[in-house]
Amino acid sequence: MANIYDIETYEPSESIGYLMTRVKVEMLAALDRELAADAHLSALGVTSAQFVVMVRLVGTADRKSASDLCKDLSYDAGAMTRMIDRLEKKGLVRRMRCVKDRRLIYLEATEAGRAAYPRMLEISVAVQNRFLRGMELPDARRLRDYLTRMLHNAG
Amino acid sequence: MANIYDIETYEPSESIGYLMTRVKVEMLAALDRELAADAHLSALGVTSAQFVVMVRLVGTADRKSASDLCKDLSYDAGAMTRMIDRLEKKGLVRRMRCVKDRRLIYLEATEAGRAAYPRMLEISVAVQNRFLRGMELPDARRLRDYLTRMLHNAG
DNA sequence: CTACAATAGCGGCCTAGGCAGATATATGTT
DNA sequence: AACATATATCTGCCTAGGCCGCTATTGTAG
Repeated sequence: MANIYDIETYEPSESIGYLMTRVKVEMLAALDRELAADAHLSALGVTSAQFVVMVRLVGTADRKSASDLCKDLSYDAGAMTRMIDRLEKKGLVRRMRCVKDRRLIYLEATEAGRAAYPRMLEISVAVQNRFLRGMELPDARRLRDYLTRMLHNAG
Repeated sequence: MANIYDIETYEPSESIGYLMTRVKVEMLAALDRELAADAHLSALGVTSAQFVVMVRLVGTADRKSASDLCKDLSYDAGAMTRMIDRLEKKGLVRRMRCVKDRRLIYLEATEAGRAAYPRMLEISVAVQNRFLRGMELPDARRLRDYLTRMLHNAG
């Protein structure tokens, strides 16, 4: 299995790591801008990071604990505690102690959280579609598969 | 030109934005770990963010000002000032006021910076190759082209 | 059952990026 | 020349993530 890069011919500006870091920054910055600009959402002051948590709570099927979210999102546990504090303060999320395993805190979107979600999702989808402009569906699938493989290679 | 995602069928865990964010986090975390673990570099305490700046100074041809780096790296100007402070303190980088335009600060790697660079680059290339394991060169090129296009779409 | 390890969440501390405002320099206009 | 505007850098302030240690709870080995 051949290596992709070797030191002699390595071109920093064309490397996957460099490009991916920049695309990620630009994509989240765009999402932050558009969440902040939205008439309804601006009152909540939802950030891209907070939106990503909401997606895991509203947009996926199974019930999630705080540590589930940390694993899902490659996110620090201490930071997650404070993230949930913020979402709870905004009334978007509720903490619920699990009775079967009292170490766990299950998280649940409130009514307000579920109500705000569709608009957030709409903005997020629009931003991603904009970044993918000029690609066809097979391209997007390939890109997704590449990223999935890379995530798997992270171990 | 068709949109890639629509709200009804959107799968958060398979979205490009989600995957890319996670891959980026994991890749930089791996780079940080291995920079910190290296016998020679650990004394310098070089982080992945600092390495990325060094790449722009040593690994690319033309002379760079602080604001060039900000543009290159989608990086805040205030944060860049402090980043350069840190690199200067470690003796890896030198500030040089431009005489033709005295607003500009040109940046230059010191001898120590150039000496430490090859090992950093080696580690970075190894990390990226590991994340790309299982891909052939055409795959990597396609991935690079996708990312380049997305960066261009950011505007 | 007891002792020890593992896991979940929380809080303190440190670091670092984003933003706004200030200063110095350069450029363009009248 | 005088003035306004734009750019580059720096600084202070705020926010937020990473790391480490703490406590509570659960799981496991003896």
